[in-house]
Amino acid sequence: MTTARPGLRERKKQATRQALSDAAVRLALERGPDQVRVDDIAEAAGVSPRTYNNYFRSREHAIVSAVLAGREDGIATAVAAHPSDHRLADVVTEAVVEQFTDASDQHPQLMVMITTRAPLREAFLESTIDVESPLSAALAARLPDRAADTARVLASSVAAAVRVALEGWIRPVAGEEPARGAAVSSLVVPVGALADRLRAALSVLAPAFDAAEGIGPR
Amino acid sequence: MTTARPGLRERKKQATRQALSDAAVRLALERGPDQVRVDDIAEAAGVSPRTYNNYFRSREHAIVSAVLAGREDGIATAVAAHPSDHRLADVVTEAVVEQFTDASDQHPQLMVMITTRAPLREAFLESTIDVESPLSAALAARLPDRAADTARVLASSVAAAVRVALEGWIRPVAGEEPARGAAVSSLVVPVGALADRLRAALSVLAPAFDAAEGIGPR
DNA sequence: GCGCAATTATGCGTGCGCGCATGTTTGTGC
DNA sequence: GCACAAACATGCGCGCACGCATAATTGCGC
Repeated sequence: MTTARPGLRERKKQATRQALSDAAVRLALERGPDQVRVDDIAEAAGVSPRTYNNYFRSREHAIVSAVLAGREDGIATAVAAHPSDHRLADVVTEAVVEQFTDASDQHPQLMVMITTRAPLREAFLESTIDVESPLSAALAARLPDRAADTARVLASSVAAAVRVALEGWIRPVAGEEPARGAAVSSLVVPVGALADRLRAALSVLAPAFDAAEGIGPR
Repeated sequence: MTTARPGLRERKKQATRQALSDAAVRLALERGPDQVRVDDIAEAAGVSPRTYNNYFRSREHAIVSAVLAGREDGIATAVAAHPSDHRLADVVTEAVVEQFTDASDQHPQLMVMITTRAPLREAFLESTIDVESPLSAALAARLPDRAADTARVLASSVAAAVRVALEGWIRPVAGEEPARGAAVSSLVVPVGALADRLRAALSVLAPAFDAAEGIGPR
């Protein structure tokens, strides 16, 4: 049940994207993110440096993308797929939590690196915006009147809440900043705490979801 | 009734910042934002190009700052100053609306330029993040238990909602993109619509504010 | 006033993001 | 198949953001 036919062109594009992202991650983990030049990444992926910039706006985004790729749709489809006899707020919360725990589960060292380097942190937080569009669509489908504007506000608020949770989670971890050039050192990232923070942050928005759903206050 | 003493040093800093921002705006309005080099701005402000970058991360931020400078604190102090027998949601909403109508009131042509040029739009939207910190502090002061985490989530959600409203307001205006190099042409910006959009977007979050305040549900 | 510490301004060098022009590949109608 | 259009890859060039090292400026204690 693959999604119809991506077409050869599209598949090649994704392959290139993947290759670039993988190369960026590998090199960054090996020698530290500051010692990776764009040319290195491009060469490792077998494309020209200029082409690299057609896929990613910055080195940081290429690295972060390895962790976040597909997460947006993961959240959106989880929301869309869930039975409608649950509170929307809960459905969204669990979808978000799952995607993030899952992410930091599959790339533990990468997560350490991202959380300990300022530019990567920024790119990571910045990427939370990417959920907005798919999530907004999924939400609209489950709202009375398919209220598009309301859905947009809720979606972007979710992204904002996620950002807050991530910031709060990252800060404690970032005890000391590693030297400018240095590969990643092992360090325990408390994933469990992230889930709690996400839930706490999103719970603040729950009343807004309830109201939008038409569930009365309380 | 100036706030204590900023100190000479601090005043000079602000003066430089102001000079840079003013120069950036003036040149951008005169010859179009694409025809303004960083060196021009620095020269017009009487500082070195390198110094310019100690104040603004990009050309765009220098321009946008002229409109947004102080707005963050404006919103925050408005929230802090308001009598506490109003719904927090209403107080915040009106504070936001006032600051934005006021802003586009004082710099009409600048607003046209910002809304019609993609890079400036982005910088403008990006700058909504700056309200978060002061607003968060102001909100915390008015929440039961001074719940800092809740305040942060609410503040960033407000910023997000504002972003959505601005995006929705900008899109209709941006009918056709001006040529790459061109000074600003006159064009009517429907400010009233912005206020409505802001109110609509923020009303979605109102239930969350009520709940955080302890009113509303039960 | 005077000198010392902290802050700020400046110069220089490097890597980068991206617009533009051009060659190359992929998809489509006949 | 074949030609034609659309999408993509690449090379080149220009500003630009920013780290680092250094000089100038400011503030403070005495």
